Amino acid sequence: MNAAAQVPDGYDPYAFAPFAVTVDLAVFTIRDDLLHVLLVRRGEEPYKGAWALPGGFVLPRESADQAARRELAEETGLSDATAAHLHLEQLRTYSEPDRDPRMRVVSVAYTALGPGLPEPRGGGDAAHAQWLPYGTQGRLAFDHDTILTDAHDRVGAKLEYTCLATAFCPPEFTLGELRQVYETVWGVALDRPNFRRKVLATPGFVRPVEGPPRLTGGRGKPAALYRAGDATALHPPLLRPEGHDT
Amino acid sequence: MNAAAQVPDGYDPYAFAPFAVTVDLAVFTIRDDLLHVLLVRRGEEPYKGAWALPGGFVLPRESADQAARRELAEETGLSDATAAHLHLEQLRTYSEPDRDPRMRVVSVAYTALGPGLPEPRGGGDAAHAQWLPYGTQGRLAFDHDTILTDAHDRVGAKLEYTCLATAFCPPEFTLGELRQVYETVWGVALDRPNFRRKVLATPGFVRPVEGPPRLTGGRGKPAALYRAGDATALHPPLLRPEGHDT
DNA sequence: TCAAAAGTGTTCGGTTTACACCCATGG
DNA sequence: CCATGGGTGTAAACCGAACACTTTTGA
Repeated sequence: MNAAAQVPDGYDPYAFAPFAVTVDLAVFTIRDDLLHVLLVRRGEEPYKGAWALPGGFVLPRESADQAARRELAEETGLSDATAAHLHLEQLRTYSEPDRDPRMRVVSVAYTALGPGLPEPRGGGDAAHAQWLPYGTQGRLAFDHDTILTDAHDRVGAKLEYTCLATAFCPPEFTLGELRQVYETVWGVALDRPNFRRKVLATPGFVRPVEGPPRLTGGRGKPAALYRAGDATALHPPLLRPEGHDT
Repeated sequence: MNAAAQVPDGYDPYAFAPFAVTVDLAVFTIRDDLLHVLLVRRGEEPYKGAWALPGGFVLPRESADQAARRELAEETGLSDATAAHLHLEQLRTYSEPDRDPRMRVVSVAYTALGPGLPEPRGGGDAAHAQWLPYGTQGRLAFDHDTILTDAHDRVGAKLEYTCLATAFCPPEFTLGELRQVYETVWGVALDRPNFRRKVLATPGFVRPVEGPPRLTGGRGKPAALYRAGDATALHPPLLRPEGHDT
């Protein structure tokens, strides 16, 4: 921006929109082969009793990224170690003047992903945080429906052309688990042999773990374990079958 | 966290970070087969004399989108009609605490695209606005180098899997012009016959214009004219050759 | 008649897709 | 020994890269 050009005779922030800046978090995880979102129950008006995305104010000396990371730990009721390892990325900023009826609040929204995360521990701000299967949450407070939809769209799209899927997996995972991520988020079935070849053919997507295979949890042949590789983009992309919408 | 949860006994924005919120614009166009960026010369400290992205404050009753559209007209020195038709989309938000040495400024960055745009007319804030070939701008003020690089990366990537390229073209254009967009932004040469087939095979990418072909401006067979279609995504994507970096 | 750009055709090789089949384990 | 999921093989279909060739214009 060009502050000085518009404020030639002074630089008083209060003469200009004194906005509050917040972060909102769309935290996704996969539990029991279902995509879940972390939501908090609002205890105050407006929207008292409604579900909302976790979030909070950006403090005077921190960036929005830092605020998002902090809120992720503070408000989600996940352990600090757990929260520190989640994949976190900026989604976009929501700034409609009346998105919060109380005052002017500009919110920088983030998407966070993690492997099968535990129930938030009670205590602190997180007392009302809870995982809900995506799609069952009903109407959220403020413009959080829009944010959540945007986040879901973005995640689905990024699975196609990035290695984002590993963010839903524990440090060591099987190709079956990785495939489950795609199938759960996209809601389609993928061909197992072809998926395997595709992933292994992409350099840096996954890296095999030495040692014996792991039990898959039940029946079936034990599967080999992999870790996330160092690649970030997927070339060529792993296109989802059929229509490509949400 | 929730606003109310941290401010149970009041809701005074001044008790929390009184941030200024601005928009910054990375405006791209193609002139003479070269990608150009619109920059303004700073007239005040800090960074006096340096190039910077155009931008300005978000006003109390407008959204960041509206602010970006307004600044596009006000500060770029383009006619209102021209500015109104540019493709405009949010890039991301930059919020490092010290990105502006004077005060806490959170900036929502936008990318704008347009067909071969005219030189900004002098007058008003836009007196110092000017097109520069991308890459020749040197070091920009504030964190605008980062923003500009991010914007360029994003545009290059979106050409692959969206119909964004038509935003660089006039209302009616030839396939040669469309191909020039890709070649200019990506800096690679594309096979003309294959490009043509690819574009025409994507439903909704372009729509043929009835009537006689147009002269290409010089030698060569007159080319058929097309308009942008109603499709927004490109499936399958138009992958750029070779390495996929910037 | 030549250069330049549009437009068409065709070949070749790799990739994706669909599906058959074997392997290892738990019940 | 059967169900279940992991892993390998393979043939057909599809797609994209490369390039030869024709067409239509301006000079």
